[in-house]
Amino acid sequence: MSTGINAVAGPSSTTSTPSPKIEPMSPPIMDEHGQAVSKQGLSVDENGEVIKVPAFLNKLFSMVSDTSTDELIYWSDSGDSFFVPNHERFGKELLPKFFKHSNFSSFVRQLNMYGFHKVPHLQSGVLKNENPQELWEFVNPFFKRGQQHLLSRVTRKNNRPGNIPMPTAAGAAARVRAGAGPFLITDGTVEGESGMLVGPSGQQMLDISALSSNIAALRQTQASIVGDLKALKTSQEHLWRQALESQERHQKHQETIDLIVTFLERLFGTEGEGLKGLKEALRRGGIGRPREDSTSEEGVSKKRKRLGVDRMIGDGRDEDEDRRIDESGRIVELSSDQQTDPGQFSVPRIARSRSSRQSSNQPMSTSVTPQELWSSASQRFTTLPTDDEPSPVPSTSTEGKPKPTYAPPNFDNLQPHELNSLAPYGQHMLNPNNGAGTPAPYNLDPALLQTTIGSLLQSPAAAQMFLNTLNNSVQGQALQTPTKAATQPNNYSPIAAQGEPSVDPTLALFSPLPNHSAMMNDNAALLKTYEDAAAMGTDVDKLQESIDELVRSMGLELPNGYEGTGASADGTTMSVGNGSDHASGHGQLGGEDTLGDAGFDVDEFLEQLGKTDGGTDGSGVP
Amino acid sequence: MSTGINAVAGPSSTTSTPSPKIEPMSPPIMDEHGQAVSKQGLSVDENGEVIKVPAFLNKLFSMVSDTSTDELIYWSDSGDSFFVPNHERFGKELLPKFFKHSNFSSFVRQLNMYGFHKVPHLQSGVLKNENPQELWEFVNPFFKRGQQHLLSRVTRKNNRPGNIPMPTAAGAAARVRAGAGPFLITDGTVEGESGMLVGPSGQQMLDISALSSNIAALRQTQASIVGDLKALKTSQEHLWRQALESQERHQKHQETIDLIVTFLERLFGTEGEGLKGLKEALRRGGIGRPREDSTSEEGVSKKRKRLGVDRMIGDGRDEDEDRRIDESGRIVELSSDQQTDPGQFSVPRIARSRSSRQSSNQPMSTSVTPQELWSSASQRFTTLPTDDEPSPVPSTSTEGKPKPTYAPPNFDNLQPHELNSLAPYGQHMLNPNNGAGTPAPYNLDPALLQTTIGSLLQSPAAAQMFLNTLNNSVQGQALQTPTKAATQPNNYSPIAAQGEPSVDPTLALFSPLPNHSAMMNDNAALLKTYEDAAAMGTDVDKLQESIDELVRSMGLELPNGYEGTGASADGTTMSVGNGSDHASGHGQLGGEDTLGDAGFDVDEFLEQLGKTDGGTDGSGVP
DNA sequence: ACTAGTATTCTAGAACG
DNA sequence: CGTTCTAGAATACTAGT
Repeated sequence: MSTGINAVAGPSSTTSTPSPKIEPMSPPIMDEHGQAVSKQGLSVDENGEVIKVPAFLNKLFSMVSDTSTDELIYWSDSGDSFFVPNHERFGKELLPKFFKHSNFSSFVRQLNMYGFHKVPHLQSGVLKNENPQELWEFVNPFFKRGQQHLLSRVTRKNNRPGNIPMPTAAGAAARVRAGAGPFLITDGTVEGESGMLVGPSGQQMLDISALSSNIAALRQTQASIVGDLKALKTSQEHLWRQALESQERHQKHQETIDLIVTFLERLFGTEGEGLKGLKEALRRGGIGRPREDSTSEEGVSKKRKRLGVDRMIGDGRDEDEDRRIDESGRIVELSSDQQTDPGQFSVPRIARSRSSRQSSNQPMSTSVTPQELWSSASQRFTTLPTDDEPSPVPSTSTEGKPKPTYAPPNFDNLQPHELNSLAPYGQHMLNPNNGAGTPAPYNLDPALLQTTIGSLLQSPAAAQMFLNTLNNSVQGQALQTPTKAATQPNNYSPIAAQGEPSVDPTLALFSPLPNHSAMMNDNAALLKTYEDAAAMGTDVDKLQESIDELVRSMGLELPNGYEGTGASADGTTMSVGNGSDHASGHGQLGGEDTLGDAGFDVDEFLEQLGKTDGGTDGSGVP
Repeated sequence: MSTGINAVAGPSSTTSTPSPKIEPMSPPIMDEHGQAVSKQGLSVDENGEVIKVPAFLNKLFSMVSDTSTDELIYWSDSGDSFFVPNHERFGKELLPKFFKHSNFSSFVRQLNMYGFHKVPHLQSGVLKNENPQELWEFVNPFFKRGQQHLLSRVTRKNNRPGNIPMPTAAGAAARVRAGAGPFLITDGTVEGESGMLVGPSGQQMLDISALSSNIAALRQTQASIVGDLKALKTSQEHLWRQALESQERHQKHQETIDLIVTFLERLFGTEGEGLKGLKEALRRGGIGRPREDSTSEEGVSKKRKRLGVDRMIGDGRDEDEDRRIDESGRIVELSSDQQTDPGQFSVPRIARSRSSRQSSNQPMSTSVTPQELWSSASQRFTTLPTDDEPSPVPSTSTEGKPKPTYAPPNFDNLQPHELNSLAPYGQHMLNPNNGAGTPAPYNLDPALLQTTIGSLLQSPAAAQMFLNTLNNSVQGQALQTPTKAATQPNNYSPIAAQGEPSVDPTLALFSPLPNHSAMMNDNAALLKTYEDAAAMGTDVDKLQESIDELVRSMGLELPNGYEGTGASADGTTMSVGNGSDHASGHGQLGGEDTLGDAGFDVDEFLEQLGKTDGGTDGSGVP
């Protein structure tokens, strides 16, 4: 043994080719776990036994890990697999440095021999770009970045000379895999060296093998789902937060506008008729902008005749009643738009934390708050709000500061665009022809108006004059400040209704926005999904147990490493033995995102979900 | 048969790729022996019988015979074999013109399938030139230059019909050898030629039962998950939409408010203390905060003195004051939170397009773009945006109207929040000096004013005009209208300005609100999850199959009511008759959608997703 | 040298579309 | 029948003793 061990990393010794770029990575490669990895080509297993790791594996590991060759072969982000972006170049440039050949296919054969599987890549389905973008990815449950010690677990499929050329077991497993999802990893262990699943009949073997690999597949899928859900959860939270903010902001705006209007009213006298128009326009959402807000209008927008606004203004002038109607009408329209929307979002809005009650954390009491929901959802998810895990309830304020959860709107957010968004608007205004350009039915000289206004704006005195005139001209009756005076109109949202001190109803009208129920639904859905996933964990466990029992009862020995399927990437073993069902215990999913997607161990998984990140394997879901 | 015969020579019909160089050789190919070679794809054997020649052979023959491609593939001197001097180029340049792929290995597989053999090349034995000069040569006794008629003699090695179709009981039994391998369990109980572990013990039965019930549980859970995900998806969409709407609305408000403020400023002159107060008050109330970046502001904001207007407002509306201030501080925090936030999940795998070589397509290399993500995620879900399946990027419009989706560039990382601090909003607008700010008092003729106002109040249109003009004046200098503004001729009213698809990509840039990338990620995540679920369906099916096989091979009777052949995942129900414990009782499908709680049909599911591709498994499908 | 595990090459099996 | 991924099989190589 002293002599012969191939240099682990580096061009094969036989190849005289000097390796310009690639240097043996003796230094670089380290066992992260501090496990005994004596030296290249050797590894020490749990029992302290020295195990020879086939040269191929070491070479492969070296190649993949060597960052200088990342152009040709590199680890996946998760570290669970590796990529070969260009097999041709890889074959021609890198292979010969490590092997005696330069055939990619030979390389692949070896990979398969060692239980690696290709991960199918679906070529981005859409455009078939000129460049088919080949990308080979291979995965093996025991081949992970930084886990060199796992290499000893990667076994080569031997052609058991003495063994029956059973095209079964392995084949079966493989076959099964084919059908499974993209990431299924055949258990490298099952068909491992010594203790095969040698059954009394090949058939049994096949079956068991298939079963276990199926289970592995299930686990994998499950893990994947959990990861996805997590991601979903996270983004859901974001959405949530945004919605809340948005709503808040919206409300503020609403209030502001109302405020302004009120102010103006007071300023000009309550009954300024002309003001009505302005007010309306303002309320509409921008003097310059069509109130029609985007959503429903678009189709019509083009042909939108100024009627809408004009008329409104005009109407307002005519009758008071209308005005009211007007306003509410407007609102209605708006909301109706919303309703038109695929349903939901009626208004269950968040009660704005207007009330002082903030005392308790519950921002919005009566109704199920997102937080509540969430927390319930995460129940067993032990410690939820962890450092990296965003608190389920996107409290607006991350800080511990006990603030009213609904942090106020930050208007900062809106800034960036103005330029863009105003663009069309601005143009308008700049366009001299705007007003005049249109066939003006009324006789108002645009130029005149311009001048007038110009003056107006230039001189305080003029302004005063203007105001006075305006005042005189207009004789309206008192106008109530629309704002809070209004009565509670609707409450589609029972939730909101019951809850908080009444929020300005008008506001409610205006903000058909984020509706709680929908969000809650989301969260509920999420929760449920999580539970499901957890339950599935249980299922799998049970299944595993069943199978184990079956195997035992059949008098078969548990194949070596049978249980393995990734069972112990980090040493933990699956305790399949006991007949007990830890069923109830599971079900926590939790908050970590460190789930690796390769060899997936249910127990481990559950643990992780539980909270403690047992995962040493750096394969976190990225 | 009439339909299907592929053109003999020339690119495969399926390949739409025009073949620049290679022209069908219909004319060139002639049977030298004058034998009847009716036409492409057909050949007549000695007995005058018409024989179909597999497309592969014809294509191969064409390729080899075409002298224009001799660079890539050509006949040997003797005409008994052919060479491929450079399989890389051959694969990349020629294969795709004839086949649906460009993998040399697939080509080789076909060759082997048709009985071609590679002729080993001894590489001139001596110098191992830098360039190993690969040279692949294949031979087939019936594949000779000019002897197209011989093609019919080249037979494809078929899967022996009568042979091992299934590794099932029968096959397995047959395969079982008496003197099995090393690990044969000889210790009684088991093994008969029937090869079954017939457990009279009943234990087996139990196990099987447990297995099946477990599987049932799995299925149930799975179905449940799918349902949940669907629900999630739906609500996610809603959220999305709302967020967008909200955003727009918000923006409009913002503009409105700014406009008002500006107006007032001008109206009262910039100096007006009262105005300042108002402004501040307004701002605080939720009007855009001073664009100055929030940060610097907040401290100051506190010490604002409330003056004139402020007070006035206060009168009008009592309550809120304190609160506002309070909150304003918070806002800031909020935004920072966002940034701090663990960001949306990083996306799962997907190869990062690391290599540089990817010369062409890779849009944005290093980082995973949403698009990429999406596309990869959607792998097999070829046609994504379908009727019920919202396009990954939900358009703002609720309607089906095709608007410009946000296909836009990578806003990914562009956290809207971050931008917030920049770009002072409404800076110009608020800037008193902006407009015609110079102190150039006009002379305002009272009469004129009177008239003007009169008109104003008389006509809605006039009012509108007034507003426009006002805006115009206020606005001061021109704001560049970006893109469409220029083209938009009409604009009778500023309102209409928006005209276009309400959603302007530009919005995306600043949208403080819904974070697009996050959403995209959401969707990607969702999609992936769906896939997982689907995969799991497959897994379960396979598992079921395995178990079925096991059961059969064991010669056990199917446990009570155990019928499930996983094979028919679709229609069949998994009626696990036994009173199995559905473990955690979780599994109720939340009365969701159309998913039956029984077996989950992957295909169906996928269809529902809007996808036609029924592929149950993702294995390589271009 | 003999043996056993490994490497490389060529061909075949299976699954799936 | 075609394409893909994986396995079988033959042969060659290498190390250990």
